[in-house]
Amino acid sequence: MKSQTPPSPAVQRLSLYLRQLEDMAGLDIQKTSSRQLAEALKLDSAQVRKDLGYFGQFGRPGVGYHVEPLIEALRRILGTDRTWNVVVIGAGDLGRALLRYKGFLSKGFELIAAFDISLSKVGKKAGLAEVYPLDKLEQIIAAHSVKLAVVAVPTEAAQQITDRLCAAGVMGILNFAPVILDVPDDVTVAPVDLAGKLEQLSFRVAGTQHKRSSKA
Amino acid sequence: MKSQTPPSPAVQRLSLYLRQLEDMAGLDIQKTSSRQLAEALKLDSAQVRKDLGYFGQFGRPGVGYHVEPLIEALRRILGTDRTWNVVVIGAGDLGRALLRYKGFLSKGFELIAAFDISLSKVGKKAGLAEVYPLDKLEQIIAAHSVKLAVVAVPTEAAQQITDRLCAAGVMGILNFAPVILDVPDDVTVAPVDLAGKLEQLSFRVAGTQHKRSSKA
DNA sequence: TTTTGTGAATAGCTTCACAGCA
DNA sequence: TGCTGTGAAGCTATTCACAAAA
Repeated sequence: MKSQTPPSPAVQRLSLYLRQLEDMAGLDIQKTSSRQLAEALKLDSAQVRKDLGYFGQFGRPGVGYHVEPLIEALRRILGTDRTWNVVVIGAGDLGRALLRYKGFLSKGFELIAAFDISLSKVGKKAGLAEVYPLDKLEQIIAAHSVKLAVVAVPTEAAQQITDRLCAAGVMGILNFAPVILDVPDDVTVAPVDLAGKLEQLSFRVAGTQHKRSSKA
Repeated sequence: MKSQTPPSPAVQRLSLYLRQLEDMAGLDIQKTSSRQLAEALKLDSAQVRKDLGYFGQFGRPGVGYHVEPLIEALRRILGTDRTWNVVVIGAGDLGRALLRYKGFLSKGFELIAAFDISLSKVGKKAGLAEVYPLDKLEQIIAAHSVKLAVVAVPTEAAQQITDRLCAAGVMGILNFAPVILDVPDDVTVAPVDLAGKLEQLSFRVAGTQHKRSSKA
């Protein structure tokens, strides 16, 4: 028996394994191997085995992994073997785009409501959800046991909304605002820094301007 | 003299330092310190100093860092001391939301055009850019020396579009499609895996369900 | 005194390499 | 033979701690 604490990069890769396995299941592939997963995801096969090893023993030597049982195990580990109710704060372009995105539901996330400070946006439907005024926030979070929220408001409003979300019981925040949010220790923030990602690309591309590809 | 290769987490944090410094400049703050930056970004002050140290000597002992010169230095390092022309592939909800987002321009990125396979979307304006048919892709990339692209198309189309982008000379791709893209060695992909980020939150929140906060 | 820049120490993550099971 | 699971090794990144500069 063992059971180290999983490195957080390993947890992040679990999502990739799950996605790849779901793709395989969709193609009626029933078994796979660490090598096959590693190739599809451009990782090392030892990494795949070690990552899975932090959470249990899912494979059989000489055989590999069975796709369906591994999918179920990973969903259980990630907590997506059930559906989470999610609220979106900010019904601007980005907020509405997220509400209309169909991909979250099959992954175990249902965007049940949006909130906006602008009354002109309130009452409209966006995707499957309705846009509510901000003062209904606490009420709807409580009524639907919402634990996850998406912050898609302007920078100036982000911290204030975050405080309300935390006070209302939200435990995980997907943050699109370009600011580091202050939250209690038991609340997790996942930042999505789009400008920052473009800057990374700019850095890489500017840094390789001198050499040119010599590939086939 | 030294000059190690910068760890890639250090490069990512450069974006955070730059953003924080820009905020400070906006508040007419002229000097700062590794401690102040670290506090705002919830990092260790030694980390800030070491990160900056990979790229040069920007501070003075006993004094700290001057905000404006450091902003300029970081922009030069990241390659955003000039403006990059960027194209967006896919003019669906997400693509259009990105095109309307005003924040990229001041960061050195101009979204100059969008492309979509659906002719019903072609010709419309989204943000400052127009939506073009896909067969104009190579022409516009060449005409505007486009090196960066955003992929916001359905999963099935992502690899195929990526191949065309790479062939056309694009060197950096911001990818919103939930798939690992195959690209030549000299092309960089920055993935944005929104479902994956929600899964991370789900994992953290499900894993801390048992203990409850004991904070004030 | 304050605060940088940086070697040295520590911690964290990945890859190797192989025993053991199928 | 093929493939997993996992200690051990190797590598990368963070934090410590202090000499030197202001």
